[in-house]
Amino acid sequence: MSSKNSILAAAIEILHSEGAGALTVRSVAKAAGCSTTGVYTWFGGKNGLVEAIFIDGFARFGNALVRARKKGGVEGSPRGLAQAYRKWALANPTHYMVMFGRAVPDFRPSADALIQARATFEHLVQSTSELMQSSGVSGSPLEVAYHVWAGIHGYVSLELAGMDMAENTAERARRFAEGMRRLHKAWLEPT
Amino acid sequence: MSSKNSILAAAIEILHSEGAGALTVRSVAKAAGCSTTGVYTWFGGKNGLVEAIFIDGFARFGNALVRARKKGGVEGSPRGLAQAYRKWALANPTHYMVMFGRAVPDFRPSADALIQARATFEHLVQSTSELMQSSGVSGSPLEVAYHVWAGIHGYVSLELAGMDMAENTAERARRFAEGMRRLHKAWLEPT
DNA sequence: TCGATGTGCATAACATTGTTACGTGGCGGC
DNA sequence: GCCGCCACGTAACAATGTTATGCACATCGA
Repeated sequence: MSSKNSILAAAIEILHSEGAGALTVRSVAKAAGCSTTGVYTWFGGKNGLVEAIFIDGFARFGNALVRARKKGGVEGSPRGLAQAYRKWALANPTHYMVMFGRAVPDFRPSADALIQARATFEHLVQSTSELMQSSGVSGSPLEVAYHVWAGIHGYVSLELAGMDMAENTAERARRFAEGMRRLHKAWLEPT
Repeated sequence: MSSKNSILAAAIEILHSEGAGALTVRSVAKAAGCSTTGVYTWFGGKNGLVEAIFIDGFARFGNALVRARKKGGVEGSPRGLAQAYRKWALANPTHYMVMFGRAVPDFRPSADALIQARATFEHLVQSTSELMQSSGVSGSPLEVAYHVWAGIHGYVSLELAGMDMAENTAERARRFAEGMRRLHKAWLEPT
Protein backbone atom coordinates (compact mmCIF):
# COMPACT_ATOMS: atom_id res chain seq x y z
CA MET A 1 0.00 0.00 0.00
CA SER A 2 2.48 2.51 1.18
CA SER A 3 5.15 0.68 -0.79
CA LYS A 4 3.24 1.15 -4.00
CA ASN A 5 2.85 4.87 -3.44
CA SER A 6 6.46 5.37 -2.45
CA ILE A 7 7.68 3.50 -5.52
CA LEU A 8 5.48 5.56 -7.81
CA ALA A 9 6.56 8.76 -6.09
CA ALA A 10 10.21 7.83 -6.45
CA ALA A 11 9.71 7.01 -10.13
CA ILE A 12 8.05 10.34 -10.82
CA GLU A 13 10.75 12.16 -8.90
CA ILE A 14 13.44 10.49 -11.03
CA LEU A 15 11.50 11.18 -14.23
CA HIS A 16 11.26 14.86 -13.37
CA SER A 17 14.80 15.36 -12.15
CA GLU A 18 16.78 13.09 -14.45
CA GLY A 19 14.57 12.33 -17.42
CA ALA A 20 13.03 9.26 -18.97
CA GLY A 21 16.41 7.76 -19.78
CA ALA A 22 17.29 7.52 -16.10
CA LEU A 23 14.02 5.87 -15.23
CA THR A 24 15.28 2.34 -14.57
CA VAL A 25 13.82 -0.34 -12.35
CA ARG A 26 16.97 -0.36 -10.25
CA SER A 27 17.18 3.39 -9.76
CA VAL A 28 13.52 3.55 -8.79
CA ALA A 29 13.90 0.66 -6.36
CA LYS A 30 16.95 2.22 -4.74
CA ALA A 31 15.22 5.61 -4.40
CA ALA A 32 12.15 3.94 -2.92
CA GLY A 33 14.32 1.97 -0.51
CA CYS A 34 13.37 -1.47 -1.74
CA SER A 35 14.63 -4.13 -4.11
CA THR A 36 13.89 -4.39 -7.81
CA THR A 37 11.34 -7.11 -7.17
CA GLY A 38 9.19 -4.58 -5.33
CA VAL A 39 8.47 -2.96 -8.66
CA TYR A 40 7.36 -6.32 -10.00
CA THR A 41 5.12 -7.20 -7.06
CA TRP A 42 3.31 -3.85 -7.18
CA PHE A 43 3.39 -2.92 -10.85
CA GLY A 44 4.17 -6.13 -12.69
CA GLY A 45 7.26 -4.66 -14.33
CA LYS A 46 8.51 -1.48 -15.89
CA ASN A 47 5.58 -1.23 -18.26
CA GLY A 48 3.11 -1.27 -15.41
CA LEU A 49 5.12 1.36 -13.58
CA VAL A 50 5.20 3.62 -16.63
CA GLU A 51 1.49 3.16 -17.10
CA ALA A 52 0.97 4.28 -13.51
CA ILE A 53 3.15 7.31 -14.25
CA PHE A 54 1.10 7.94 -17.38
CA ILE A 55 -2.21 7.83 -15.50
CA ASP A 56 -0.88 9.82 -12.57
CA GLY A 57 0.38 12.44 -14.99
CA PHE A 58 -3.05 12.96 -16.46
CA ALA A 59 -4.53 13.16 -12.98
CA ARG A 60 -2.06 15.88 -11.95
CA PHE A 61 -2.52 17.60 -15.26
CA GLY A 62 -6.28 17.49 -14.85
CA ASN A 63 -6.00 18.93 -11.35
CA ALA A 64 -4.03 21.86 -12.68
CA LEU A 65 -6.79 22.54 -15.18
CA VAL A 66 -9.45 22.18 -12.49
CA ARG A 67 -7.67 24.73 -10.34
CA ALA A 68 -7.66 27.17 -13.24
CA ARG A 69 -11.31 26.52 -13.91
CA LYS A 70 -12.29 27.03 -10.27
CA LYS A 71 -10.91 30.51 -10.42
CA GLY A 72 -13.64 31.26 -12.92
CA GLY A 73 -13.78 34.24 -15.21
CA VAL A 74 -10.99 34.64 -17.71
CA GLU A 75 -8.79 32.06 -16.04
CA GLY A 76 -11.52 29.47 -16.30
CA SER A 77 -12.20 30.21 -19.94
CA PRO A 78 -10.62 28.16 -22.71
CA ARG A 79 -7.93 30.80 -23.11
CA GLY A 80 -7.20 30.73 -19.39
CA LEU A 81 -7.08 26.96 -19.48
CA ALA A 82 -4.65 27.18 -22.37
CA GLN A 83 -2.29 29.22 -20.23
CA ALA A 84 -2.58 26.71 -17.39
CA TYR A 85 -2.07 23.91 -19.89
CA ARG A 86 1.15 25.37 -21.26
CA LYS A 87 2.39 26.26 -17.81
CA TRP A 88 1.97 22.70 -16.56
CA ALA A 89 3.60 21.19 -19.65
CA LEU A 90 6.63 23.48 -19.44
CA ALA A 91 6.97 22.73 -15.73
CA ASN A 92 6.74 18.98 -16.34
CA PRO A 93 8.28 18.42 -19.76
CA THR A 94 9.45 14.86 -19.25
CA HIS A 95 6.13 13.83 -17.78
CA TYR A 96 4.30 15.48 -20.66
CA MET A 97 6.46 13.60 -23.13
CA VAL A 98 5.67 10.29 -21.45
CA MET A 99 2.00 11.15 -21.80
CA PHE A 100 2.04 12.42 -25.37
CA GLY A 101 5.34 11.61 -26.95
CA ARG A 102 6.53 8.01 -26.60
CA ALA A 103 9.37 9.01 -24.26
CA VAL A 104 9.58 5.41 -23.02
CA PRO A 105 10.25 2.95 -25.84
CA ASP A 106 7.95 -0.05 -26.12
CA PHE A 107 5.42 1.53 -23.83
CA ARG A 108 1.92 1.93 -25.17
CA PRO A 109 -0.85 2.88 -22.76
CA SER A 110 -3.56 0.26 -22.37
CA ALA A 111 -7.06 1.00 -23.59
CA ASP A 112 -8.08 1.59 -19.99
CA ALA A 113 -5.27 4.06 -19.41
CA LEU A 114 -6.22 5.92 -22.58
CA ILE A 115 -9.79 6.27 -21.37
CA GLN A 116 -8.57 7.77 -18.10
CA ALA A 117 -6.28 10.05 -20.06
CA ARG A 118 -9.08 11.30 -22.24
CA ALA A 119 -11.12 12.11 -19.16
CA THR A 120 -8.74 15.01 -18.59
CA PHE A 121 -9.96 16.38 -21.87
CA GLU A 122 -13.39 16.69 -20.26
CA HIS A 123 -12.33 19.84 -18.40
CA LEU A 124 -11.67 21.52 -21.70
CA VAL A 125 -15.01 20.30 -23.05
CA GLN A 126 -16.87 21.75 -20.07
CA SER A 127 -15.19 25.11 -20.35
CA THR A 128 -15.75 25.17 -24.08
CA SER A 129 -19.38 24.22 -23.72
CA GLU A 130 -20.04 27.04 -21.26
CA LEU A 131 -18.40 29.60 -23.46
CA MET A 132 -20.22 28.39 -26.54
CA GLN A 133 -23.55 28.77 -24.81
CA SER A 134 -22.85 32.21 -23.41
CA SER A 135 -21.59 33.52 -26.72
CA GLY A 136 -24.17 31.80 -28.85
CA VAL A 137 -21.87 29.56 -30.87
CA SER A 138 -23.55 26.47 -32.24
CA GLY A 139 -21.96 23.09 -32.84
CA SER A 140 -20.69 20.17 -30.82
CA PRO A 141 -18.69 21.20 -27.74
CA LEU A 142 -16.81 17.91 -27.93
CA GLU A 143 -15.80 18.63 -31.50
CA VAL A 144 -14.85 22.23 -30.85
CA ALA A 145 -12.93 21.32 -27.70
CA TYR A 146 -10.91 18.81 -29.63
CA HIS A 147 -9.89 21.43 -32.17
CA VAL A 148 -8.93 23.79 -29.37
CA TRP A 149 -6.95 21.03 -27.68
CA ALA A 150 -5.10 20.22 -30.90
CA GLY A 151 -4.25 23.89 -31.29
CA ILE A 152 -2.87 24.23 -27.78
CA HIS A 153 -0.98 20.95 -27.97
CA GLY A 154 0.61 21.96 -31.25
CA TYR A 155 2.36 24.98 -29.75
CA VAL A 156 3.33 23.22 -26.54
CA SER A 157 4.60 20.10 -28.25
CA LEU A 158 6.65 22.03 -30.78
CA GLU A 159 8.12 24.10 -28.00
CA LEU A 160 9.09 21.03 -25.98
CA ALA A 161 10.63 19.44 -29.07
CA GLY A 162 12.96 22.40 -29.44
CA MET A 163 11.46 23.32 -32.80
CA ASP A 164 10.46 26.66 -31.44
CA MET A 165 12.44 29.45 -33.04
CA ALA A 166 11.86 32.31 -30.65
CA GLU A 167 14.80 34.17 -29.21
CA ASN A 168 13.57 34.21 -25.64
CA THR A 169 10.82 33.02 -23.36
CA ALA A 170 8.88 36.26 -23.58
CA GLU A 171 8.73 35.89 -27.33
CA ARG A 172 7.50 32.32 -26.96
CA ALA A 173 4.79 33.38 -24.51
CA ARG A 174 3.71 36.21 -26.75
CA ARG A 175 3.43 33.96 -29.77
CA PHE A 176 1.47 31.39 -27.82
CA ALA A 177 -0.92 34.05 -26.59
CA GLU A 178 -1.39 35.36 -30.11
CA GLY A 179 -2.08 31.82 -31.32
CA MET A 180 -4.66 31.36 -28.60
CA ARG A 181 -6.33 34.62 -29.54
CA ARG A 182 -6.79 33.51 -33.12
CA LEU A 183 -7.79 30.01 -32.07
CA HIS A 184 -10.44 31.52 -29.84
CA LYS A 185 -11.70 33.67 -32.63
CA ALA A 186 -11.79 30.79 -35.08
CA TRP A 187 -13.78 28.44 -32.90
CA LEU A 188 -15.40 30.24 -29.99
CA GLU A 189 -16.73 33.45 -31.37
CA PRO A 190 -19.88 33.85 -33.44
CA THR A 191 -19.03 34.44 -37.06
CA MET B 1 30.94 5.37 -47.82
CA SER B 2 28.65 2.65 -48.92
CA SER B 3 28.91 1.17 -45.46
CA LYS B 4 27.62 4.33 -43.92
CA ASN B 5 24.64 4.45 -46.22
CA SER B 6 23.79 0.80 -45.76
CA ILE B 7 23.95 1.12 -41.98
CA LEU B 8 21.69 4.16 -42.02
CA ALA B 9 19.29 2.44 -44.42
CA ALA B 10 19.17 -0.64 -42.21
CA ALA B 11 18.51 1.50 -39.16
CA ILE B 12 15.65 3.34 -40.81
CA GLU B 13 14.22 0.08 -42.08
CA ILE B 14 14.23 -1.33 -38.53
CA LEU B 15 12.77 1.86 -37.12
CA HIS B 16 9.90 1.73 -39.60
CA SER B 17 9.16 -1.96 -39.36
CA GLU B 18 9.80 -2.69 -35.68
CA GLY B 19 9.76 0.65 -33.89
CA ALA B 20 12.21 2.66 -31.86
CA GLY B 21 12.45 0.03 -29.15
CA ALA B 22 13.95 -2.47 -31.58
CA LEU B 23 16.52 0.00 -32.84
CA THR B 24 19.63 -1.45 -31.21
CA VAL B 25 23.22 -1.22 -32.33
CA ARG B 26 23.40 -4.98 -32.70
CA SER B 27 20.20 -5.34 -34.73
CA VAL B 28 21.28 -2.55 -37.06
CA ALA B 29 24.74 -4.05 -37.50
CA LYS B 30 23.32 -7.47 -38.25
CA ALA B 31 20.84 -6.05 -40.76
CA ALA B 32 23.61 -4.04 -42.42
CA GLY B 33 25.86 -7.10 -42.53
CA CYS B 34 28.63 -5.74 -40.35
CA SER B 35 29.74 -5.79 -36.76
CA THR B 36 28.65 -3.41 -34.02
CA THR B 37 31.89 -1.49 -34.30
CA GLY B 38 30.87 -0.42 -37.78
CA VAL B 39 28.21 1.77 -36.23
CA TYR B 40 30.92 3.37 -34.08
CA THR B 41 33.37 4.00 -36.89
CA TRP B 42 30.76 5.68 -39.08
CA PHE B 43 28.45 7.31 -36.58
CA GLY B 44 30.36 7.43 -33.32
CA GLY B 45 27.71 5.48 -31.46
CA LYS B 46 23.99 5.12 -31.18
CA ASN B 47 23.47 8.81 -30.59
CA GLY B 48 25.20 9.67 -33.85
CA LEU B 49 23.15 7.08 -35.67
CA VAL B 50 19.91 8.45 -34.28
CA GLU B 51 20.98 11.95 -35.20
CA ALA B 52 21.54 10.76 -38.76
CA ILE B 53 18.07 9.22 -38.69
CA PHE B 54 16.72 12.49 -37.34
CA ILE B 55 18.32 14.56 -40.11
CA ASP B 56 17.44 12.06 -42.81
CA GLY B 57 13.86 12.10 -41.59
CA PHE B 58 13.59 15.83 -42.05
CA ALA B 59 15.16 15.53 -45.49
CA ARG B 60 12.59 12.93 -46.58
CA PHE B 61 9.84 14.90 -44.94
CA GLY B 62 10.96 18.04 -46.74
CA ASN B 63 11.04 16.20 -50.05
CA ALA B 64 7.46 15.12 -49.56
CA LEU B 65 6.49 18.74 -49.01
CA VAL B 66 8.51 19.85 -52.03
CA ARG B 67 6.71 17.33 -54.21
CA ALA B 68 3.38 18.72 -53.05
CA ARG B 69 4.54 22.25 -53.69
CA LYS B 70 5.78 21.43 -57.18
CA LYS B 71 2.30 20.34 -58.13
CA GLY B 72 1.29 23.94 -57.63
CA GLY B 73 -2.25 25.18 -57.24
CA VAL B 74 -4.26 23.90 -54.32
CA GLU B 75 -1.80 21.13 -53.55
CA GLY B 76 1.02 23.61 -53.25
CA SER B 77 -0.93 25.91 -50.99
CA PRO B 78 -0.59 25.72 -47.21
CA ARG B 79 -3.71 23.59 -47.03
CA GLY B 80 -2.34 21.24 -49.65
CA LEU B 81 0.94 21.08 -47.77
CA ALA B 82 -0.98 20.27 -44.61
CA GLN B 83 -2.48 17.24 -46.30
CA ALA B 84 0.96 16.13 -47.50
CA TYR B 85 2.32 16.76 -44.02
CA ARG B 86 -0.27 14.58 -42.33
CA LYS B 87 0.04 11.91 -44.98
CA TRP B 88 3.79 11.63 -44.47
CA ALA B 89 3.52 11.57 -40.68
CA LEU B 90 0.87 8.84 -40.68
CA ALA B 91 2.95 6.81 -43.14
CA ASN B 92 6.09 7.22 -41.00
CA PRO B 93 4.83 7.42 -37.42
CA THR B 94 7.95 6.06 -35.70
CA HIS B 95 10.20 8.31 -37.72
CA TYR B 96 8.00 11.30 -36.95
CA MET B 97 8.17 10.47 -33.26
CA VAL B 98 11.96 10.34 -33.35
CA MET B 99 11.91 13.78 -34.93
CA PHE B 100 9.30 15.38 -32.67
CA GLY B 101 8.55 13.09 -29.78
CA ARG B 102 11.68 11.97 -27.97
CA ALA B 103 11.13 8.38 -29.07
CA VAL B 104 14.77 7.56 -28.30
CA PRO B 105 15.65 8.25 -24.66
CA ASP B 106 18.72 10.35 -23.97
CA PHE B 107 18.83 11.56 -27.55
CA ARG B 108 18.76 15.29 -28.08
CA PRO B 109 19.50 16.63 -31.55
CA SER B 110 22.59 18.79 -31.75
CA ALA B 111 22.27 22.48 -32.55
CA ASP B 112 23.42 21.72 -36.07
CA ALA B 113 20.82 19.01 -36.53
CA LEU B 114 18.13 21.36 -35.27
CA ILE B 115 19.10 23.94 -37.84
CA GLN B 116 18.79 21.38 -40.61
CA ALA B 117 15.46 20.30 -39.17
CA ARG B 118 14.13 23.81 -39.16
CA ALA B 119 15.11 24.21 -42.80
CA THR B 120 12.25 21.90 -43.62
CA PHE B 121 10.00 24.53 -42.17
CA GLU B 122 11.15 26.81 -44.93
CA HIS B 123 8.88 25.10 -47.45
CA LEU B 124 5.91 26.07 -45.35
CA VAL B 125 7.24 29.62 -45.07
CA GLN B 126 7.57 29.92 -48.85
CA SER B 127 4.11 28.64 -49.51
CA THR B 128 2.68 30.85 -46.80
CA SER B 129 4.50 33.89 -48.13
CA GLU B 130 3.16 33.40 -51.63
CA LEU B 131 -0.38 33.01 -50.43
CA MET B 132 -0.13 36.03 -48.16
CA GLN B 133 1.02 38.19 -51.04
CA SER B 134 -1.63 36.99 -53.45
CA SER B 135 -4.42 37.43 -50.95
CA GLY B 136 -3.13 40.69 -49.50
CA VAL B 137 -2.51 39.53 -45.95
CA SER B 138 0.06 41.57 -44.10
CA GLY B 139 2.45 40.38 -41.44
CA SER B 140 5.54 38.25 -41.15
CA PRO B 141 5.41 35.08 -43.26
CA LEU B 142 7.81 33.44 -40.82
CA GLU B 143 5.52 34.21 -37.94
CA VAL B 144 2.37 33.14 -39.73
CA ALA B 145 3.99 29.96 -41.03
CA TYR B 146 4.97 29.02 -37.51
CA HIS B 147 1.40 29.34 -36.32
CA VAL B 148 0.20 27.24 -39.23
CA TRP B 149 2.88 24.66 -38.49
CA ALA B 150 1.86 24.48 -34.84
CA GLY B 151 -1.73 23.99 -35.89
CA ILE B 152 -0.93 21.15 -38.25
CA HIS B 153 1.45 19.49 -35.85
CA GLY B 154 -1.13 19.61 -33.08
CA TYR B 155 -3.60 17.45 -34.95
CA VAL B 156 -0.99 15.06 -36.28
CA SER B 157 0.80 14.64 -32.97
CA LEU B 158 -2.41 14.05 -31.04
CA GLU B 159 -3.48 11.50 -33.62
CA LEU B 160 -0.17 9.64 -33.39
CA ALA B 161 -0.35 9.65 -29.59
CA GLY B 162 -3.65 7.83 -29.72
CA MET B 163 -5.47 10.74 -28.11
CA ASP B 164 -7.64 11.06 -31.13
CA MET B 165 -11.23 10.12 -30.35
CA ALA B 166 -12.67 9.58 -33.80
CA GLU B 167 -14.42 6.33 -34.63
CA ASN B 168 -12.72 5.80 -37.97
CA THR B 169 -10.13 7.16 -40.33
CA ALA B 170 -12.64 9.04 -42.44
CA GLU B 171 -13.79 10.91 -39.36
CA ARG B 172 -10.18 11.76 -38.49
CA ALA B 173 -9.51 13.03 -42.00
CA ARG B 174 -12.68 15.10 -41.98
CA ARG B 175 -11.82 16.68 -38.66
CA PHE B 176 -8.30 17.47 -39.80
CA ALA B 177 -9.62 19.08 -42.98
CA GLU B 178 -12.08 21.15 -40.99
CA GLY B 179 -9.28 22.24 -38.68
CA MET B 180 -7.18 23.26 -41.65
CA ARG B 181 -10.07 25.24 -43.08
CA ARG B 182 -10.40 27.30 -39.93
CA LEU B 183 -6.64 27.62 -39.53
CA HIS B 184 -6.45 28.95 -43.05
CA LYS B 185 -9.21 31.41 -42.37
CA ALA B 186 -7.64 32.56 -39.13
CA TRP B 187 -4.21 33.27 -40.56
CA LEU B 188 -4.26 33.39 -44.33
CA GLU B 189 -7.35 35.29 -45.28
CA PRO B 190 -7.81 39.03 -45.08
CA THR B 191 -10.00 39.97 -42.17
C1' DT C 1 -0.87 -24.55 19.99
C1' DC C 2 0.90 -25.93 15.73
C1' DG C 3 1.52 -26.88 11.05
C1' DA C 4 -0.05 -25.18 6.21
C1' DT C 5 -0.49 -21.63 3.07
C1' DG C 6 0.56 -17.54 1.04
C1' DT C 7 2.52 -12.97 0.55
C1' DG C 8 5.99 -9.43 0.44
C1' DC C 9 10.66 -9.12 -0.25
C1' DA C 10 15.99 -9.82 -1.10
C1' DT C 11 19.64 -12.25 -3.43
C1' DA C 12 21.39 -13.82 -7.36
C1' DA C 13 21.30 -15.21 -11.86
C1' DC C 14 19.95 -14.64 -17.00
C1' DA C 15 19.84 -12.47 -21.68
C1' DT C 16 20.27 -8.12 -23.90
C1' DT C 17 21.75 -3.43 -24.22
C1' DG C 18 25.53 0.46 -25.32
C1' DT C 19 30.30 0.84 -25.24
C1' DT C 20 35.28 0.03 -25.46
C1' DA C 21 39.92 -2.43 -25.53
C1' DC C 22 42.53 -5.15 -28.40
C1' DG C 23 44.06 -7.51 -32.41
C1' DT C 24 44.23 -8.06 -37.57
C1' DG C 25 44.37 -7.39 -42.27
C1' DG C 26 44.74 -4.62 -46.15
C1' DC C 27 45.66 -0.31 -48.26
C1' DG C 28 48.66 3.69 -49.74
C1' DG C 29 53.15 6.40 -49.18
C1' DC C 30 58.16 6.58 -48.62
C1' DG D 1 59.93 -3.64 -48.98
C1' DC D 2 58.57 -1.61 -45.04
C1' DC D 3 55.64 1.67 -42.16
C1' DG D 4 51.55 3.51 -40.66
C1' DC D 5 46.86 4.14 -40.75
C1' DC D 6 42.15 2.85 -41.09
C1' DA D 7 38.18 -0.07 -41.28
C1' DC D 8 36.66 -3.99 -39.04
C1' DG D 9 35.80 -8.25 -36.00
C1' DT D 10 36.19 -10.50 -31.45
C1' DA D 11 35.57 -10.28 -26.95
C1' DA D 12 34.93 -8.16 -22.85
C1' DC D 13 32.68 -4.56 -19.64
C1' DA D 14 28.90 -2.33 -16.93
C1' DA D 15 24.08 -1.47 -16.87
C1' DT D 16 19.42 -2.84 -18.12
C1' DG D 17 14.71 -5.63 -17.66
C1' DT D 18 13.32 -9.88 -16.02
C1' DT D 19 12.90 -14.27 -13.49
C1' DA D 20 14.05 -18.24 -10.26
C1' DT D 21 14.92 -19.27 -5.67
C1' DG D 22 14.58 -18.88 -0.93
C1' DC D 23 13.39 -16.61 3.47
C1' DA D 24 10.65 -14.40 7.06
C1' DC D 25 6.31 -13.43 8.78
C1' DA D 26 1.35 -13.40 9.00
C1' DT D 27 -2.95 -15.55 8.70
C1' DC D 28 -5.93 -19.44 9.12
C1' DG D 29 -7.79 -24.22 10.05
C1' DA D 30 -7.33 -28.25 13.16
